[in-house]
Amino acid sequence: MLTDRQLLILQVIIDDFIRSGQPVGSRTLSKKHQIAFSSATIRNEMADLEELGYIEKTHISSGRVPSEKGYRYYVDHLLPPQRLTRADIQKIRSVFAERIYELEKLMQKSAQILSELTNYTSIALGPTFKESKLKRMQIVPLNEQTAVAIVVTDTGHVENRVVTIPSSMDAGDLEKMVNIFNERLAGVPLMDLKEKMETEVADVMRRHIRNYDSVLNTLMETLDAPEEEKVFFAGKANMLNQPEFSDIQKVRPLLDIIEQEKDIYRLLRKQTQKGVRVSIGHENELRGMENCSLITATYSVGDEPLGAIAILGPTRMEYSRVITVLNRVASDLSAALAKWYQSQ
Amino acid sequence: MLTDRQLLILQVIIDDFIRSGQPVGSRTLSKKHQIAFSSATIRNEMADLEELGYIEKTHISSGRVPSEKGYRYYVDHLLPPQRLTRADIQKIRSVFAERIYELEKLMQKSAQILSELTNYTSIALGPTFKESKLKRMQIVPLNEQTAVAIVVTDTGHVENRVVTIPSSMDAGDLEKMVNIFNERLAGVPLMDLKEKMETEVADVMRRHIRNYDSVLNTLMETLDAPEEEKVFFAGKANMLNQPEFSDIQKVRPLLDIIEQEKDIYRLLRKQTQKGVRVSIGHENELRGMENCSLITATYSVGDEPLGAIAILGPTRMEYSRVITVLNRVASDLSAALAKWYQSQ
DNA sequence: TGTTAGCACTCGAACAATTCGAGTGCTAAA
DNA sequence: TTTAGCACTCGAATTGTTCGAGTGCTAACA
Repeated sequence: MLTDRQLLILQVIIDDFIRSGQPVGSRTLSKKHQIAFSSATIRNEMADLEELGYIEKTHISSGRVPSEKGYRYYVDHLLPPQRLTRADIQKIRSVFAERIYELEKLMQKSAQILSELTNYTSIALGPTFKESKLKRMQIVPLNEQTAVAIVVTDTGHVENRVVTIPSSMDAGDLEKMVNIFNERLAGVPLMDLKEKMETEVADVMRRHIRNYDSVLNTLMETLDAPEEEKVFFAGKANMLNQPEFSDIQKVRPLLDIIEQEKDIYRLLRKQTQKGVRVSIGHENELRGMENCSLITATYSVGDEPLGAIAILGPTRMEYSRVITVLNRVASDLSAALAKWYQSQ
Repeated sequence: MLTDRQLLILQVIIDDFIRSGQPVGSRTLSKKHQIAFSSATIRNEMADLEELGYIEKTHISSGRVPSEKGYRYYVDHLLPPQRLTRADIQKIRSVFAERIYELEKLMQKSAQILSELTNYTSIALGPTFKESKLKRMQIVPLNEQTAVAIVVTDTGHVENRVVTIPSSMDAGDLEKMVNIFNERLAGVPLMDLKEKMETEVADVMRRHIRNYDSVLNTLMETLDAPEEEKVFFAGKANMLNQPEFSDIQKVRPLLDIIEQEKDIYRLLRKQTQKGVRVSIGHENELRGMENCSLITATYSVGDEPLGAIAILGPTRMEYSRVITVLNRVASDLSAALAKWYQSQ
């Protein structure tokens, strides 16, 4: 559909615009060494490209800037190859070299290195622990009415919540109950825990524990709203570096979205297909992200994508570099997690 | 030192400037109903106030704005009384009305209500749990080399960390150790835990556990770096509402400080004397906060200040309102915590 | 002696006019 | 098909002008 020359011009326009942030004119283009024809020729081609919707003018006699369609084409077909420097690779590696004790730290660090290497805002989502399995449950009474319920997963993750104990239960009952849980439910995925608690163990419980059902309800609630996994951000303030956001009015909605965390969390959680995905401008569903692109990559252990890492920046983003960095971090992170899970 | 009339003028200037953000001129002032003298008189007084350092001009023929010294005087002596509306009081109360299950949620909510009522950025620091006491320790083995160490405090707080188990220990040893810990150390303040582990229980342990000292080391490290307590922010983006920060260059350092969290954390942690404290502009030690005021209040149970809540805003801040709101939230929070601790 | 009216002066903000340069589209010649 | 040339457009930057809100100072007044 597009001629080779048009492709070349489109690519050079976008590359240049990404670098400079300024609309690109025909004369500027004609001076590039990759381009051998005159500015007039380029003007003709640009007129065609504009008609096709790949580029736009900011005003009637301005140079051209890429449209969202242009970026989309660029991302899908024109990405210039990009290699990381040794130093970059080293930096990434060093993040994952240390022995990991805490998953959260690891995710935080991943986000940090991402924003450091790209100068954009980065986001990292920890692995869902819905899929992780129950290792041990523990209930520590604090006083007559309350206790802390603690759930340890096979991945070493700990969840805890304060629960109210029905007055009909005493410490002995509590202990008995916990023991039965641990005997019968160890190894069960957290996802299925609720169901199994209702079906498999309910009978035994009712035999041993007075008033099991009321406790069950409390516990269910606890397990049902498993603290949403944390989202880790880094380089939030990097958003302000971008000249397109030099106007406070334009950053405000963005920072609101970021501060809210919830929307971004859902967005990333949806990302389950393997690999890198790019959402440009209005392709993003969230209002306030019209001028942004979000690039996400999943990390996985074995075949199963566990979570996502992402970069948020202006549509005029260094796609090539970001994708390369993201891929690298995702794969190093996957490797690190594989080691981690394998050791469990 | 200052005459009554000067005080009046100073107060009205500051009140007006806080409201409008615009330099206040003599004519504007003379039109206020509280002020009965002519603009020329006011000009004379303002010249004096300026010479004394309480107000400043932004340029040679501009109205006056308060200097930091002026704000300081205002905060110390001229604060107009301020009462909360019923609705505000109600809002605050409703935050603390619900049954609290998690301290962190409570702090988060406190921060939220603060920023909601003031439209500034708010910060809440949870109670140190160094002072809380050990309720139960638990070690859950994940595999041969690693385990999760869990510490539950009497306040229902749970800390956990993944630790490496020396190969010389087996499951039995582990259990024995944990039992001894729980027998001997329950009720010990976390602060003293390390010491007691070295002194009181070491002997018993060495008798029962092979290789106690190497385990001890690992555990010590774990307990020694008790996850810094979290700082809760709310309304970060409110900073951008302030006209004095309409220039991105000026907000940038501020947002950096906020994103970093660490500096702010330390600043608040230092705040141990009871009551409200106001730091204006350069009184703040952190670079980047020259144009800000930080108002902190402590909350306490009994006589002991446990933590702090704070509002961060421009020096041109609604001091009176903020202090009133802060006091109210602090006292309601204190009451809520008292109930909470009492029930333990 | 303290207060005020009046006056000359200053400065920033807002606006209009002008220039400059980078860009365009179109036409005609190579 | 390509390109040189030309007329035209528009935004950004610069300059000048006006306007209003402010000042300090002086002289008159109570």
